[in-house]
Amino acid sequence: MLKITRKVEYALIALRHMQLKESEELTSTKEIATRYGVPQQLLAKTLQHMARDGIIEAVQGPAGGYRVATNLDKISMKDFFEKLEGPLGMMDCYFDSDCIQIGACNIRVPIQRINDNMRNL
Amino acid sequence: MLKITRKVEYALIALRHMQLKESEELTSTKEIATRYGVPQQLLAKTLQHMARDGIIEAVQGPAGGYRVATNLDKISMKDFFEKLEGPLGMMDCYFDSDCIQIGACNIRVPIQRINDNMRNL
DNA sequence: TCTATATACGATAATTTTAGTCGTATTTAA
DNA sequence: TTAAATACGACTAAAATTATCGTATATAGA
Repeated sequence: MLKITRKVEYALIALRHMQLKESEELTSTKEIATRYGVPQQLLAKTLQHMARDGIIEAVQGPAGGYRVATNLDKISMKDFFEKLEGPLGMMDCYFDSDCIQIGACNIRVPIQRINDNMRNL
Repeated sequence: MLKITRKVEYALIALRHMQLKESEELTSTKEIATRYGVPQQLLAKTLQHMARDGIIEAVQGPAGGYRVATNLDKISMKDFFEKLEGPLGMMDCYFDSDCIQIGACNIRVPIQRINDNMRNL
């Protein structure tokens, strides 16, 4: 349920690698893939996805690559995960509310799904 | 990555159903399964698991069933998920720390895995 | 004591999701 | 013009989740 997927892992590896460089410097997919032993094609997709979502910036052509977006500090972990994996669903509870005790659980999304289930009988 | 599994959904459905009753009253697997259109055998396993973990109490034999544990209010959401799904892994970050910004991410587990990756080159 | 009904649980099959690959197009510096 | 990089849809493989099957155990009630 709450596992870290490869997509996220590779994204974090790439981000960390790029953050160790000068902010304007570019990093290619190949560089990261060979450096960390990660499948290049899959990493490429993830980086492309991140570029589309503004987490990193892409520069095409030879000597091109990626660099971290200048506004990275403004992106929350929640947004980061949602950009990579889609809506968090019930985990919104942890980001949006203070619900901690299962005994007093007032989670909205699951309750909604449960209600849907009951309606669909 | 952060989805709610059926196991958890069924657990929440069952818990909610039982909480609507008197605290001593028993509920059978069949009752919940037919009421909410949920696969009985799978629900049974989930309830058995919850009983083993002290989330609910089991009474065997005919006219048996389950009831919510009296100490349910003391079980945190984190424990609830971990009991059902095993260790949360990186999501511990959200429970244990105040890390919110990806730009300043200091997540322990992924970093550890990244470091493992680098070591294994 | 016998029977019916309930929980307990390991093994296995079906389904869905995730991970990874392939082929091709586009961009652009040299 | 070429080579090296990103961009991206379609497909295959692997893993995890979901569901089912078969059987054992417990126990209330006839």
